[in-house]
Amino acid sequence: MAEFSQDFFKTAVTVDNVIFGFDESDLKVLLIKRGTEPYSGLWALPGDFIYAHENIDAAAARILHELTGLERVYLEQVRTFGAVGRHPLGRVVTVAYFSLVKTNRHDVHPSSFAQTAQWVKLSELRDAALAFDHDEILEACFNALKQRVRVRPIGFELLPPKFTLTELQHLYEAILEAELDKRNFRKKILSMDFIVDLNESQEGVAHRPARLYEFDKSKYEKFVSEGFNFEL
Amino acid sequence: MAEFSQDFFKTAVTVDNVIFGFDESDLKVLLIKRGTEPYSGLWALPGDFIYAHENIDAAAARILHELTGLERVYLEQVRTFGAVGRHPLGRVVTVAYFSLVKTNRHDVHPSSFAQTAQWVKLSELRDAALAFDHDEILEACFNALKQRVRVRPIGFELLPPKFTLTELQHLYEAILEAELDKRNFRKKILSMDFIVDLNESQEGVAHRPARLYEFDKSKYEKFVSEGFNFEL
DNA sequence: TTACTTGGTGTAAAGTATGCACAAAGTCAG
DNA sequence: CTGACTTTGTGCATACTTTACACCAAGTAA
Repeated sequence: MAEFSQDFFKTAVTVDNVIFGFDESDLKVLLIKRGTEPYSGLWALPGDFIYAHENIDAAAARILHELTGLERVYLEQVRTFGAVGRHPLGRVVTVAYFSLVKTNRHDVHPSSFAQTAQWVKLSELRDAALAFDHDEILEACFNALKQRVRVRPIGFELLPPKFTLTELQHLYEAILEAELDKRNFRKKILSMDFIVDLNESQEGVAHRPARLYEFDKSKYEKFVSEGFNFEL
Repeated sequence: MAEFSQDFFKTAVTVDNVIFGFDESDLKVLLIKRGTEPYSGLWALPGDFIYAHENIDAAAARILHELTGLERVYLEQVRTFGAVGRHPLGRVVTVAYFSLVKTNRHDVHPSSFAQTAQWVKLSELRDAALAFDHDEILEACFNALKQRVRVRPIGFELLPPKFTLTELQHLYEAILEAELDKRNFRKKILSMDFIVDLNESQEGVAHRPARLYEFDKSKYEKFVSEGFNFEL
């Protein structure tokens, strides 16, 4: 390495991952209870050091995979946090990601880092003190999700493949923290026509069953390529 | 440091800064010609290693200050790039920022890193091969600017304190890479009323002089707090 | 069969966005 | 000092988008 450099190669880089799920009309985040110092025993975002020969995106995907067994999940980089004192053991800069998963289909596999992993309602976390600066990271990621979801049809990543329009509406309401009008919501969603009606109905509910729909990615791409914009 | 860590503290973290300016209806970027290896002699984004006790935002501000003498400039973090092979001398992760400056009021002070610094038109850079992965970083930052400018009134950071509506329109056209209708643009801008008419006119132009306006930040904040949204 | 719950649907009114063309205010050259 | 030139500044009609709003339909359960 050249003259200038030696002293600079002393930082550790980690990835922290805000894993969002949606269940029973609630947005949730997958947190771990730390099993090692520092902050042992506190709730934290799942994260890890980036390995020497690992790309950053790959590290984020690895963390998610180790914890949930999931692959090919929606993942997006949000921002990097590196305040000087944020980690008690040295200079650690962390790259924050959020990911969107379908909670109900998969269980969670705690790892060495995590004694326990648990889905926690976002609404119950408003004042929670997470380890490190993870409160701040969580907030930044939630804001990023809020913005993103208005402009890309990524909400579907949080729903099962077949869903009702009411479920979809509740999802958007949870993310945007706002109430939406049922008729207007349906009109808008159905007018972009990449949500397809499966001609199937819910079963086992004690009321009129809802129709099931699915998201058709190729129709979405056609919609975009024809110059339309998804906006909610 | 604890058992796990020692091996991980071997990354270098840098900041790279896409400094935008606006001049004669053109968006420009401040580039340096590298005076040291690697990539000596190539054009690159101004950047530097982050010092051991320096916050990331502070490093971005420092780079800008060293190069231009400017302080208190608009700066925004965009994304972190850390592909394994991106730097020939080791693992170097870089945090990309863009900043918005008023070009005409300040000169540029090349530093040890930079033999030469120069404002380059964005339109002349379409295929340019910059050092490292700086082409990719530049593109990401330009896209971030494009998005940001539609939703926050940050364009004014690129204009002198007094400007004409035509100048403002040209700025938006350069950033959005689209033509805008004069009447509609004026109507929209003036309807949010945080652009104030100074009752002064341009001087020294060979045609009907335009009125001068300024951006009133406190009026903008009032506008926002009343629940309105800047959108262009 | 009745009560209960959630699903599914249309219209009118208000607001926003778009497209478009011409007179006004100054400079400059002859 | 007049006419040519350049850029400024302005308004209206139309299409489109957004909003607000209430009732019947389809199923289950008692």
